[in-house]
Amino acid sequence: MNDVTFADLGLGPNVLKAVEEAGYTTPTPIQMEAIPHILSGGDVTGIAQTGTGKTAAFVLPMIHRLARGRARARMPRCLILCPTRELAAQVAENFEKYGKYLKLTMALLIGGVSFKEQEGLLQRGVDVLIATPGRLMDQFERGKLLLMGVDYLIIDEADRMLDMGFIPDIEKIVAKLPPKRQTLLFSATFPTDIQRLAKSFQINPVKIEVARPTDAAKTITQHVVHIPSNDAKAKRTALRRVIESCDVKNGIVFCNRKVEVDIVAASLQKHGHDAAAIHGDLPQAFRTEVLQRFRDGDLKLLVASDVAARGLDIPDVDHVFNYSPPPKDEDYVHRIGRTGRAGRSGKSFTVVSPSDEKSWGFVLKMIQQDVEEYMPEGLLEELENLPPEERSSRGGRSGGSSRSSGSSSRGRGDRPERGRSRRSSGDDAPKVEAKEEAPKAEVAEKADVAEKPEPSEKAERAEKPKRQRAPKADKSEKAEPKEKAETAEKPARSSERSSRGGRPPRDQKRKDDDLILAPAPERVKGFGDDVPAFLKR
DNA sequence: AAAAAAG
Repeated sequence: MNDVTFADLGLGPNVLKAVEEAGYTTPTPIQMEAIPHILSGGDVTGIAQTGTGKTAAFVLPMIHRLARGRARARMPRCLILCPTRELAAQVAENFEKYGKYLKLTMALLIGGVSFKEQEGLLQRGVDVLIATPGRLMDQFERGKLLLMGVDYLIIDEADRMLDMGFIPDIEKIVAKLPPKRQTLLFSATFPTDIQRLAKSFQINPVKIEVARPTDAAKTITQHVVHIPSNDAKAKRTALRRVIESCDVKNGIVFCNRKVEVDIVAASLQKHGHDAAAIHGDLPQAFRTEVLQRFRDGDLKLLVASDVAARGLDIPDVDHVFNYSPPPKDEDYVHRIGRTGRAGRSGKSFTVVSPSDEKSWGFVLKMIQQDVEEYMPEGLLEELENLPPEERSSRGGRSGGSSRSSGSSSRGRGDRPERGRSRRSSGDDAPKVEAKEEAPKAEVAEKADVAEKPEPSEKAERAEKPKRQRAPKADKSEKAEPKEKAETAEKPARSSERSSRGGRPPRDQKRKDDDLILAPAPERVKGFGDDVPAFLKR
């Protein structure tokens, strides 16, 4: 279409080389517009969804601009704020990938990982600080961090920050920054709250909006599976049959609740599927690893809460399954937008039980589209013969105890990190192989085994649901030489502290090779696109 | 009727 290349945008040779090696030649629209502006020092407000190449649109020019100059102790030069840990880690990966020919130092400041290492990096000084708000504030308040040296501020996924209630934190943080700085703000949508934010944080920003109507929408074929029962087991059966009726290479199963994620993942595993769970109550190291395996193609089904609905760049997802429609209709497009990316085709399937009809109705209303009805062969018959079990959602009988088990667990066991380290010795032992079996074990019985949970069983269940286990130790390779530390902080190493005493820190399988992790196979032409047209209605 | 993020 256009002949513009990355080289035309004013990026330096070192950056270009890394881009080329990553397999990219043609900038996406947002990159084409944003990069020159950013290089010239101006503020940019970018309205773009993930998958439009937004991340590289700021990472590339930032690397270029940071190439000159040096970081001072505790004074990062560039601050990037992200709503979730995974997104922050993803941005960090981009800096590594494209900054490999430049000596930029970087720290990833996210929760769920040890303070110590982060402190060390901060103390030495970093060029780039990528953070989620909570941990950033924490470190700042401990005095480990000075923000008056920040020349560049980037707020990523601003609208999601808003949803998550981070805006007050953001404002607090920005107040500590020097007024003379370059500020880039990215958001998928541009509601008035975000406009206000842009106005107060930025100076004469250039507004870049990439709408990618039509084309993406048709790369996703949507399906809905209406089932007659609200029974949880029926839903899982339906989900499973739907999955089995598809030729899935790589799929994400979205659930609305964290417990559901655990249960559904356990259920799928129990039925022989290669599945693992990811949600915010799981230990960070586990989250990191599961995601990495999924990206590497070592995991077929990612069972996820909406932590994974937005922003994560996972190439090559060919199927998205919704165990239920999302409670907020707009999350639907984010979920299904995980597939059909970069011009590839994708399919989505949403299981809708009678009690889901209402939320499904909202979804239909918002997408203003027809969605194809789908029903795997023999599913209805199977469901009819299914012995009823738990009343899936609402009301129901004396389910009081079983229900409350979920919430009570939330009260205390909720801190995965802590829980993990507390019992670390116990956890460390059996791990190696039990890894992905871990979180499942607890929910397993809840999942599909418990036909009719007995009171006693319920009771005991009530006190364990939360004890997720840590990811496997994996003595695969430990290494992690000191010099590595100054290049970058990897999410992978999140769990080092957990190991008690003599054990080598657990480590992810990947650490150095994550530079290559973004499978750059056929994506030679752009960074992908996505987001159906109806998103911006 | 959810999730996420600090401990």
